[in-house]
Amino acid sequence: MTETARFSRTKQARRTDIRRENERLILEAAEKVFAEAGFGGATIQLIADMAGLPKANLLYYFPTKEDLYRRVVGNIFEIWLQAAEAMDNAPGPVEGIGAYIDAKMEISRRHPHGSKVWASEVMHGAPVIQDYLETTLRDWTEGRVTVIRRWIDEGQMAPVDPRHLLYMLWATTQHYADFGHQIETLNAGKPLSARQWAEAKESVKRIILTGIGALKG
Amino acid sequence: MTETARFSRTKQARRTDIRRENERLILEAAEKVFAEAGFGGATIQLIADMAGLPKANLLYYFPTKEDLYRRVVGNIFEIWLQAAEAMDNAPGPVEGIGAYIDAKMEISRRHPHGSKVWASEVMHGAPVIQDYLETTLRDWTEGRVTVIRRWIDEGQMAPVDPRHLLYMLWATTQHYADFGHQIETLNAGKPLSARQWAEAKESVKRIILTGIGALKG
Amino acid sequence: MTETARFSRTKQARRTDIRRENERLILEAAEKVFAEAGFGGATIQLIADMAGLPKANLLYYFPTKEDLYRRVVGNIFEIWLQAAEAMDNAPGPVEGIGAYIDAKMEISRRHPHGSKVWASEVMHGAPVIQDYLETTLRDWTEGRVTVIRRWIDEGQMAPVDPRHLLYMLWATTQHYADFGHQIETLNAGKPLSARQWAEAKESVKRIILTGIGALKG
Amino acid sequence: MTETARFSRTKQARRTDIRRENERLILEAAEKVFAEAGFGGATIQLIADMAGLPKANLLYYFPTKEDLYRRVVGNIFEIWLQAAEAMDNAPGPVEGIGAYIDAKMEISRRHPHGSKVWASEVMHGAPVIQDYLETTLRDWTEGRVTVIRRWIDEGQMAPVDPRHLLYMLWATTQHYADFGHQIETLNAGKPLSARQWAEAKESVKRIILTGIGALKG
DNA sequence: AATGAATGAGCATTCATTCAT
DNA sequence: GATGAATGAATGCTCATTCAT
Repeated sequence: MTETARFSRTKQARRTDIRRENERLILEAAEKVFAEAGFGGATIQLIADMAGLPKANLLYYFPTKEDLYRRVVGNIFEIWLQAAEAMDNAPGPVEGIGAYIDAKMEISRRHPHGSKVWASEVMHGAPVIQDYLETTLRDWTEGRVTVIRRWIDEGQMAPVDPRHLLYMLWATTQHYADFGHQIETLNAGKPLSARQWAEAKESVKRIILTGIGALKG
Repeated sequence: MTETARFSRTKQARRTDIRRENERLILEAAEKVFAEAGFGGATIQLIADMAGLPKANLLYYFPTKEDLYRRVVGNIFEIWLQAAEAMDNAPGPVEGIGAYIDAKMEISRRHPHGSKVWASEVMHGAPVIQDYLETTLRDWTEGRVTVIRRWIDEGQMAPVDPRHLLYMLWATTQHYADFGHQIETLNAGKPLSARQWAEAKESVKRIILTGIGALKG
Repeated sequence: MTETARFSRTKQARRTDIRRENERLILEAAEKVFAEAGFGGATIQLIADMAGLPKANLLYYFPTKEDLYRRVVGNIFEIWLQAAEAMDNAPGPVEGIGAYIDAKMEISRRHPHGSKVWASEVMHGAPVIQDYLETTLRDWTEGRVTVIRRWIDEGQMAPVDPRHLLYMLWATTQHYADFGHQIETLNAGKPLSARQWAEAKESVKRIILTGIGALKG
Repeated sequence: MTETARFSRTKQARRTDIRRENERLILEAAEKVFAEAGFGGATIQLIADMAGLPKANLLYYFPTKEDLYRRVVGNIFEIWLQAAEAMDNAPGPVEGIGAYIDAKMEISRRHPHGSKVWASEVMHGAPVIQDYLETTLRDWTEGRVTVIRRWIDEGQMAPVDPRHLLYMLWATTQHYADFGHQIETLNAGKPLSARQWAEAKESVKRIILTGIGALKG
């Protein structure tokens, strides 16, 4: 490797670093703004201000508002899918569903904005992620339905409808992110403490796992 | 009463009728548009078109976009509160919570747009209904917490955290409205049938009531 | 007719007047700006300023820049077609072509902006009026070719190629509009006087009519 | 001369070559883009893409869009002036004007883009080449007027106004470039063939030379 | 009461140009 | 010398709201 080449590689690397860092700043700001104002109510100016970049620079990284939004929604979907793996390879519902609830609750806690963007996207008819819903999500759901059916057949849980159970899992865990403001207001205006988050997790797990007959109350 | 007065009263009445009818048309259209596009994405023109009125006429009834939005959100809150009454005066959780779930599921089915507007409002930090949350909703919640605590004390159900139980009730029932599009997509693209709605209700009730030890699995 | 109806008709009429007047103002300004700056270089703001209207009002009349441009180009085409009628029903080339040259020269004098917009449009590949070229203009051209052929057959003029003759007529007459600025510069910086316009017409007519053997030099 | 110096000279030469080649590529692309979109509609990005160079590199050679445009217009003016020489030193109008028409028609055929850029520049009021018009072009024109007057005095042609004759020559020959798209459309959508170009030249020459009494019809 | 016309304030996006290496 | 990155200054267009009748 020549000196020139080495220098060149360094320059390239530095550029990549800057790009990555700026993209991170933008995506973080965008997630927040899209969550708080919706797609239509969000403005590129606001996102740029929050990221500390000129508007035109933001548009240099993400050519259109929609491109940026797509990336934000895509990121959440990724995180969401990773959590889904918690359910696989578990011997039974207590471990599988328990771990899934834990993972989803943790996402609600760590990525409340992302969850809201996802909720908003679905509520508006999923204009951007309809294909995800019809492919990845549908496949994943069917896979999980099979697993749950097996647990039922094995007598590890009561014969509940697997789909409605999944909806309940999604609804309950995401509620802590999507309706976080309402929960906070009912919690004397304060965010849930670590202890309260732990209680929430336990409550959800106990009620659902007991409810499906996997835990003996 | 003179002829003129009588005629005048009649005209007055006709005017009131027209006003009421137009307001109904507008609110109906607005609920749909706000639900589908969010506050920021909704346009007065679109609402007016859907209501079949000129834009300027709509603004004659509701002077600003925010005024209209307030009324829409207020309407949903009303409906939501009525359903809450189902929980009162019940001898125990099976009847009380069961009836509440039934009522909330029915609202999700009959007023999916309203539920979405409510969700959207809360997700955006409740700029318009913050006072409702801090007064009416907080009071109602505390009342219900008391009722649930009594049932627990009476041994009618397991000692679950009443607040987390309420969140689960809200989350689960509203999910069928707010995430209706996702559910429909996972249901082969078709809306839930009457039978599927019934199954949903039963699933939710059985799991939760069993989960809190009110029903013996 | 009732008073109400009459009043209503009057109001309607007044509105129509305002609309017509504003459209006229806008189209006049637009023709000038499009001619002087081209489609890409023209700005709605400039046109609006020149018409003495707020930009948003202009866009109320013509929803897009392209719509406005289309109308401007369409107007010129109309005028151009009317002049073409001068050539019909003439007993021979001296009267027919002579009248056509007179008409086209007069258009160059009265509507120099329009001619430039047309020229610019054609130079840019006729993105907007390609259909006109392929239908109306093609048909008109073929009709005139037939007429010229007949005059040739009747011995009223020399056997020149009718198409190239038409191109020469268009080129020569429109040049006085399209290259008016160059002509003015070569005319000591002053616009052509009425006398000079008359000389131009006569020169063009004499050279062409003599050139095709219709006039005996 | 040291080794270093010799090496340096070679490197210098190579640089010059690259510079010349890149400038050529840019000017060629710019001529096309300016012709097709006008100054306002042209974008540096498009020119750079067409030249196969990064935008920033193009601006390294031509610091501003206007600089580049100036060079393009200047080039055309050069070509245009060269053709003008065809008219000098001819014994009479048949040779002089005939050769001029041939030369200008050939330019229209070989450099249609350049002709359009020139036309566009003049139509927009010659913001860039006004000084050329007032010096070089005015002088050249007066020289040619003198020549034509002499031919008239010598009885070699009819007493036509020399200026209007020149305008006709310019108009007619440049029309084949500037309105090439229209001509192509009227030619069944196909570019003029070599034969048709020859016919065009002959038609123009015969009509004009006959028209001014230089050729006996 | 009702509504066509009008408009100020913004918005997403474009683009020539500058910066930094 | 060459070029990715960055940006100020528009630009076309939208939209809630106001005006005038």
